[in-house]
Amino acid sequence: MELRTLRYFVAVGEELHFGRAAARLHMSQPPLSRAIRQLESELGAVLLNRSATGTTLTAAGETLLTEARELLDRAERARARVTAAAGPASLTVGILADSSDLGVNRLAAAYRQRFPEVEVRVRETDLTDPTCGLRAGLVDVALTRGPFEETALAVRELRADPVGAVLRADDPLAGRARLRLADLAERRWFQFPEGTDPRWQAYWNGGERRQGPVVRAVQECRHAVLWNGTVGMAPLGHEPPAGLAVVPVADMPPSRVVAVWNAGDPNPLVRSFVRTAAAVYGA
Amino acid sequence: MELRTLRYFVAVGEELHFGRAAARLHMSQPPLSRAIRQLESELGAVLLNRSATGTTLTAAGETLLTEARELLDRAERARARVTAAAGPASLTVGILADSSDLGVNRLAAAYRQRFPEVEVRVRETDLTDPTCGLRAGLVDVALTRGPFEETALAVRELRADPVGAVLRADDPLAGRARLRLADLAERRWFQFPEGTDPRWQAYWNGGERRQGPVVRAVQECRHAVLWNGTVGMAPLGHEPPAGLAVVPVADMPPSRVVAVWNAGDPNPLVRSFVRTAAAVYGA
DNA sequence: GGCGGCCGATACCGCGCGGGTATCGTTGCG
DNA sequence: CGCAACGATACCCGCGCGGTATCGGCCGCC
Repeated sequence: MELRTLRYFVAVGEELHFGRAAARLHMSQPPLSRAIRQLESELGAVLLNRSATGTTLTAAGETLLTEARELLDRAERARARVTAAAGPASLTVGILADSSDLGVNRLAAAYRQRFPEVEVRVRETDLTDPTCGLRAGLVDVALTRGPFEETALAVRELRADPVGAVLRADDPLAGRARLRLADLAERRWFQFPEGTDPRWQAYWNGGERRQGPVVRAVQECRHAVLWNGTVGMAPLGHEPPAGLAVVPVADMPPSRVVAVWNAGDPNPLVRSFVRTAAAVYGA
Repeated sequence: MELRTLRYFVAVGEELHFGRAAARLHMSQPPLSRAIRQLESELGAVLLNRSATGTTLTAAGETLLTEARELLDRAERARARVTAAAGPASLTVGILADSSDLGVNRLAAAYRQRFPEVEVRVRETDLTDPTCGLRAGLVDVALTRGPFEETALAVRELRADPVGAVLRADDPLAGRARLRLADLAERRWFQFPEGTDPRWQAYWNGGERRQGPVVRAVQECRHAVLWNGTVGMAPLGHEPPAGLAVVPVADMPPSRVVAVWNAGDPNPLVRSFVRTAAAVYGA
């Protein structure tokens, strides 16, 4: 007799209809029927009278319905008391500046709903540190992109985006449907500052050493493309800014959106944040 | 936050030692550690301070310990109320007479412990009906052996015993380590009365039509062997009665110990009995 | 009275989770 | 300094849960 099963039973007992109860529970009808049957066999009592005309509660079912409501209510209050006893909590999340397209909004909403009492601080960082200050202890968890040096970090992949070249809209290559890295070999690519994670730098340069202006933020990248004809890589999937075009590059490996935290961080909020992120992203 | 997890946490919170708590829960330490970690991440609070010197509860852990005890206690009382509301319950179990070796004793103990308020009636039947009166409604569930006509019956196999020939101890074949059915072709085999399930009859006759005295009970079989030199098949695995020998027969398929009930029987006690039986027999 | 539609049950499948064993890292102690 | 204790981690496997497809039985309707 687990709380999950009791939630199922309460839904059925209130709806008196397996199909509607299943819909309310966001599941399909057969596993719900099976769960109720198992509950009956575990308790050794018939809880529901099934018939084509309608489902009704037995005496035992009535009893369990009130008991289950009580139990679930108590459980919810127990959870509230525990989080209250844990004292004020906060979590600092690092994200790459301007990466508003990462679904951070949905994630923030889901997390705040799940842990309303946690103060979530968001720290945006420029492109010089893909881990957003994780190693320096500036953030508890980072929502960012790979790749980077992963030593002592724990990584959970959330999504993978195809990557394209950012070009001026009037660039001769901007009209092409697909490009290869070789098409861009002669261009200047924007570079990240000295000390930037080498794997990160190499990835966004298409695996080669390149020449080009140093940039620290997404805006700077755009400006470099617009004014200097520099090229660079960017994930696909959102509308390019006016005057720019993003053309898929076939031989760029996809860009991995990841959650990262310090391996062994004892803070349970970090784990719960990553779990929520994985759920929101469907990973 | 499920009740199972709370049971785990109570064990750890009381023992303040993962290894001992795991032993108390009859499980190993790693999954217990993991479950507690998941609980912490679900609640968003650290419950335990781990250190090599000892494990202690945090404030949140103290709170959860009392709350969890309370919840588990309430859950147990809810279960009791539900079974009380279901009214008096009884279950009639059919077994083959003289088959005391089937492990029925352990099963009865396990079931009574699980459902103390259920009156379990046991009905022993002779060898003429392998389903022990299940079809006639004389029993709710039968603990018996196959094979038999299974239409409209649900069957769960619990064990399979090798089968041997029952011979007088002074029979020339009694000293052999193994026999084949051909060795017994010329003997008289005991027969079951007219109307006995044909698959049952055929199985215990080694698949052939035979001649021999009609018997209805295990005792009669033994007498027929002792006094008339009749042969017959019996499951191995227990000491043969004085004066008799049981020699394995290579080409007899094993005898299946099964639980049987009427398919679609709505009585949840039947399902729970079968589940208990499967657990006791390790099936 | 036969037929279609509704509803719960059944059959079957794939995957994730909960359990296992083996091993590691840290810490405290002889 | 090595060892023992203890919790964490890594990895594997089997079962349970949730899914889809389908059945069966009981209604109402024409």
